[in-house]
Amino acid sequence: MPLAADFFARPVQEVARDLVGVTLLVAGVGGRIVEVEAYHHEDPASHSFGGQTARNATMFGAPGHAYVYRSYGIHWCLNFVCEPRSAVLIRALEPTHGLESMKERRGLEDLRLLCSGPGRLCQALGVSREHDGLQLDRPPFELLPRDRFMEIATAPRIGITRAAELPWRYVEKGSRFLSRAVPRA
DNA sequence: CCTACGATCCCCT
DNA sequence: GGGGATCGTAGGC
Repeated sequence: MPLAADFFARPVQEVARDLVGVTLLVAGVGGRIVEVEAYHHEDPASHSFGGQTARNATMFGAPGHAYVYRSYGIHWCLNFVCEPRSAVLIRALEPTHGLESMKERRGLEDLRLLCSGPGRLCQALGVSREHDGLQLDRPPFELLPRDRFMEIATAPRIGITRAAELPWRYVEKGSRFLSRAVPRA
């Protein structure tokens, strides 16, 4: 049974933690989520922090939708909208479905590098501008619940300058498919 | 192993 | 006109 829409209508940190281990598919291609980050509406690092603009409009809409934005002019990044005005950035997957499609889109064979980063996984799954605003409980999206026990670790978020100390990165402990290693305590 | 840097697009001030 | 929730490559240790 897929995740219900009300899964996303909760505090963003709870949703982020519960997304680790969930299988994300786009048109049948994807894998198990092993790394996410939470972006809260009162968080200076969140795109929604400064108010609604053309880019972040989806973050101001209903939970359970995809928020896709362009990063550094080159890459796409995929978020799941929570409420209120919050989102979870999907940062890394353990590839499980459609490996050949993902290898072809990424132009490489190494499983470790297919989906280990927010830009990489969007390229592997074919996510881009057209997916912004789409509902997550309808095709091409499919979310399948965690199917095994996962040990979850937290860490500071990656690549931000504001509120960089908050431990709102959630990962599967010990996964080989993280975008970067978790810093040692 | 690590750090440094350029690519390249909107959006925003 | 500045600056990113990034990635790949190059070069040093």
